[in-house]
Amino acid sequence: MTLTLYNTLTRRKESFEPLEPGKVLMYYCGVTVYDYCHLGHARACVIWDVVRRYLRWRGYDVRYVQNFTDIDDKILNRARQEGSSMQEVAERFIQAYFEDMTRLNVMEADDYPRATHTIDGIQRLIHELEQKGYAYPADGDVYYAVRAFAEYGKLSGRKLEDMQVGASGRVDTDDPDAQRKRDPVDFALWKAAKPGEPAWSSTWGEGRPGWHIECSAMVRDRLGDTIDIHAGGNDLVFPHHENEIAQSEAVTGKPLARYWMHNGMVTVGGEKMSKSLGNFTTIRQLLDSGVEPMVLRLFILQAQYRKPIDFTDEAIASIHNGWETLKEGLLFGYKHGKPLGWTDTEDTSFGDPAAMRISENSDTVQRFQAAMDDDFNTSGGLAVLFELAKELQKEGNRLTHEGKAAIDPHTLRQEWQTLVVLAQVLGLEATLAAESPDEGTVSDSDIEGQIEQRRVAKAAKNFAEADRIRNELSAQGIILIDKPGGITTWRRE
RNA sequence: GGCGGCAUAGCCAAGUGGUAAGGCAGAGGUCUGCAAAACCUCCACCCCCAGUUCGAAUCUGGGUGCCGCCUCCA
Repeated sequence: MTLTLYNTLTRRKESFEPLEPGKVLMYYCGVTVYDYCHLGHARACVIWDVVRRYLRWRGYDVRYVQNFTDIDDKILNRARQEGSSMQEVAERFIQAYFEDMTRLNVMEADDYPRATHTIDGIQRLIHELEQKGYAYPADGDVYYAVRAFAEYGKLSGRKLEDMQVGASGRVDTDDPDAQRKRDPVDFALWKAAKPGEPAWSSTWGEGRPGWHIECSAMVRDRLGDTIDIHAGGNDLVFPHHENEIAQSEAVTGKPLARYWMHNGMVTVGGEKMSKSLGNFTTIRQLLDSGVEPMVLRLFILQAQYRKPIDFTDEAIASIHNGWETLKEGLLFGYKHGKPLGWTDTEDTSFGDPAAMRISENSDTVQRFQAAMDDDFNTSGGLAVLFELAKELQKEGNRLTHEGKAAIDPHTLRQEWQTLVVLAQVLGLEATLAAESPDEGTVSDSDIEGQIEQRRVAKAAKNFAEADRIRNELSAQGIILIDKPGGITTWRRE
């Protein structure tokens, strides 16, 4: 089977062939660090994390680089408001970024270049663009001459003559800065420093990089002239990625990336979640409100990555119930392995997907792979996980309620391991610790005593008393399970 | 105005020519003193119209609606 993915550049699905067999160079256009990440960022980060995990699982050696844009007007504004510095603001939100991503189980990148650490590379690139006639200085600024790059527009599929400058209502064509451009479509590579702003010295004077150039420089610096996958949100296709192509390819004469992948937006009431609309929920707001990180991950992965997903409380509640099922399946080995006679449940490697050997030719794994090979169809992949989890949940319940399963321990072991391994490819993990009950409320012996009292009440047909005891325990998070034969077991919620 | 995308059950969502995965919610049943839990079963002809085809959710043409981008954005 071959992995196919949708390439924004060609507007179709293509089979994936990296530049160097077995190796993948991947760059994800990360965040501008001027505030906490919201659910839109979460989606992008989780999706590219899954793409990366899946490529690894498929046997590729993936080098994954993600940048931080730490020079930007918005960071400066924030610093000004707070009376702090750009660096202080950037550091704080980079720190917050890592905290959020750790909770979401997003793997660390191999490298996190920052714009402020790449000033040399940025300046070199601008010089080369100048020498080749793609850039021109103007009063301390340097601009990219868009019309000099014949292929401009190839990624976003637009022609210069069709573009309506200012159509988004965000470009003030009367802005004095814009007057320095030879052409309204040109964009800044280097901006002359305004008083009080952080600045780096250069042959054009004191200044700082424009928005797009840092990515061109960082990719070249850390990964080379041509990479395999360049990823980001679809709101970056134009102008950001279009401009990156113009900058990089004008200098190197080589394709910047073989495959351009873009994720769809998170919407709220059908509208894009964004800072400017003010309709955003930050990752930490959501997680701190009690939503499990894996629920957010599932919410993101239930849809195809290129389509928009609408964020609602109902959606999260629905996913929460789904996650409970998946979690039951993932914890199956911990809860039922010993009674099933598995002998290694005390081993330190027990439950570690890295130590599990599963049959890659099984129908289940093949179906998972077929779905994921088709442009990372995580929804199809999840269907496979749910089938496994449902069956394990069912067998687990049989073990709890009837004392025996309908499937032999060896097969259950295979199914459980397959589930754990495939879930891991999607970054979905459950731990017993997360399930640990609140201790100290009611003691086990206390519960057993109450159950005995209820048994006596039931035997005397005093059902009001029996129900009272059940309700009282229920209020304390103790669930009673009446089994055939008058036996009652219990568990903590 | 230009470019691009989407439209499948109450909700979310796969499926791109052979008769609709999966999740959530819901219904019926078994069990139970009742309940809960558990288990079993059920639950769509795919926005509209016209074509192509033996056959279309899937292809073509035309509509309708929604969304994104057009230099802040993941």
